[in-house]
Amino acid sequence: MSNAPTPSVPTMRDVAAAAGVSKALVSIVFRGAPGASDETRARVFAAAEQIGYRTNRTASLLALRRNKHIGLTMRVRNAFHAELVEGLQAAADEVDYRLVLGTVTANHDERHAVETLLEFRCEALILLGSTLTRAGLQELAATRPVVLVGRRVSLDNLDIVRSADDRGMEAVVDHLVSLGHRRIVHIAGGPGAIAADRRRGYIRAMRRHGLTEHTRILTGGASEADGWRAAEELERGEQPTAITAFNDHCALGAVDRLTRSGTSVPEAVSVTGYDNSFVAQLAAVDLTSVSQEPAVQAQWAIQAAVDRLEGRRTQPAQVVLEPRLVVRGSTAPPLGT
Amino acid sequence: MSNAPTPSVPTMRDVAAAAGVSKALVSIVFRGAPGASDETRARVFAAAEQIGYRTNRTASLLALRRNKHIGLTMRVRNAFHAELVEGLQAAADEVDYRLVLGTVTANHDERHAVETLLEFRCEALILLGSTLTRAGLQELAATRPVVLVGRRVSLDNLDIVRSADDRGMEAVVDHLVSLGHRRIVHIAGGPGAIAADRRRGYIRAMRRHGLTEHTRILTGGASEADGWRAAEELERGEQPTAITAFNDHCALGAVDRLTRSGTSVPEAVSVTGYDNSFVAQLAAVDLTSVSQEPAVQAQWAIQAAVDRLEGRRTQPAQVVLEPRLVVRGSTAPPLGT
DNA sequence: CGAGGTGACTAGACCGGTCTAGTAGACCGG
DNA sequence: CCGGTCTACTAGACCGGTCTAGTCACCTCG
Repeated sequence: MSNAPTPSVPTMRDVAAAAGVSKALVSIVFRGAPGASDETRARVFAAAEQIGYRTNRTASLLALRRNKHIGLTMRVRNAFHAELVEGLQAAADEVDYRLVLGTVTANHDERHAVETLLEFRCEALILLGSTLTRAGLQELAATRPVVLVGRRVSLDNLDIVRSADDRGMEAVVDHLVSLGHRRIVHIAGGPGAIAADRRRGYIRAMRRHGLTEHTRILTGGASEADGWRAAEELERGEQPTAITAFNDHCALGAVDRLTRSGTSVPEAVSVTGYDNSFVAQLAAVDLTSVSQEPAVQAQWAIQAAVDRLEGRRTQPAQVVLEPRLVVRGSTAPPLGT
Repeated sequence: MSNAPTPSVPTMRDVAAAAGVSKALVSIVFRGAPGASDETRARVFAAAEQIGYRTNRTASLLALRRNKHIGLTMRVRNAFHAELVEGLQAAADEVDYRLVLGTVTANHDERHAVETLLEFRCEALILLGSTLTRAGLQELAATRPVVLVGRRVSLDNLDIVRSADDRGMEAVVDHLVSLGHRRIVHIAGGPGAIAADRRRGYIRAMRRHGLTEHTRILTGGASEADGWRAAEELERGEQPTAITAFNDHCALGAVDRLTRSGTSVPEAVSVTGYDNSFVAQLAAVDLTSVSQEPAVQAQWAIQAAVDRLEGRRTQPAQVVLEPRLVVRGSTAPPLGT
């Protein structure tokens, strides 16, 4: 069986010899290309199995003149991005692509990260929550497939995957109203299309429920500190019975402030977040939130990039997912019901 | 200048032609290998610059019979791991290696993740907070370089990078004592070498300060829920003036519980975490903690793996870093001082 | 002056796949 | 019976680097 001194890993040549066919045929079989009989395929696979052959990706990529690298920019500190990456990684593995991470940090901005990814000759780019300018994106997308995750922008040469933020926030308001709330305020996320969408969803839902007069929007942001400040501001003026925050972090800051100043959640006031991040799920936090279905978004993003790369599509694609409300302990009926 | 219809990316052959030398010489120059005069090197680089040449990594790796992949297992939900990954990524780029991520999740355990990385033919493995058995590690390390980050284990065929957890916890106690605290309790992290080290550091420091009689250790864990439970237990019996928790998450859970039951931090009780994670740094949290210097650990881990791969070392290496205390607002002098 | 050494450089095999151009044989219709 | 088509298969060039085994000019020294 092993009379050859073969110390290294087996190659196609070895499989060919073992199966009594040519190297080219083994290649055909392993690529699933047409041009081999079923009988032969089985024999080749058996021989490969026998000697423990696995195709050498490097050699394959060289011959194909490709590298199957997908560049990915993300913020490490962003728990939602971390969750997306998990899904992206799995989806990329599935279709035999490699992810090259480009992390955006304080001293390494998005432009720089993208630059690095291009140095690596990434064939496509997936940008999580990009803040690049329209012009910058346009230019990038002219070179290679670009998929934007979680950002809305009207450009016709790139693909977009996001979830319907307006409808997500509407679902939150619907939930609160169904619990009996009427004085519901919104802590907004600042400028940016996503924050605008969530704000709009809030306004629309309030109107739909005939609560326009109770509509109240506070300046907030994406961080705990922003939520904290907004909650502080809330202490002046009429108290709401429920607060919808731009995201989980913001909600957490608000909860923190409220709790410390003696307002209990959810007894005195209900609070909701957005993103359904890890932190919202923690027992000690238990925050009602909205899931953006990161795994599904990841799946779509990879799909979009690969479809472009393999020429299965040339038209821009835009996928808008339906967000999912996740009810937890931070929301309850208002006092006196 | 461009009379050739060259539509594709330039190769070594093109550079060779442009510089009037052989392909082999260009290779020598780009690898920084000996065998070319300074004058020629300059000419080759100039020619390459001129035509925009970049070496094709795939071809290079094929010829070298390598892939320069380093496999990495991590927990996505772990903020400290996220921070480590950032550093690892940067360090790997620096030495021209690629990181292949294997995420450990609920339905994809560490064994499985490692399996996947091996499928990818990773040349070395870096395991963050591995929970594999000694036997499992031993077996893995017999095949290829393995670097353990943040786990202590006595095996002589792998490299270890960690920080001195005992001394980190000692620094915490020293800090609290210097503020005037004497009744200092510790919420432990459960079994495992790291938790044991931190516990030991606490005990040792307490003894050193002559506070052995105040030594008190509560059962805790690594999560918010664990900290919450421990704080709850604390409400029975004598109240301490300071609490040292196993890590930031655990500390957070404790703070949450304390605050909700009317005990203010840091006025009534000081609380410390460990890891100096993102969450500890948040304005709304502002937790005194201990940094494990993730960037430095990352640097060492990559170094260790690459040194092994490039044959610069065959003996096992163990790096123990000095942790760094980060004082924030969750610690203050005890009441009545 | 010739043997031997050294530094600069080159031709061409090689890494392990993919793929084009081609062969051999089976089948088929006229 | 013969040209044409189809299927199964193969030889060998090729991808873009690395590297071995050279060649050649020049220097050194007995």
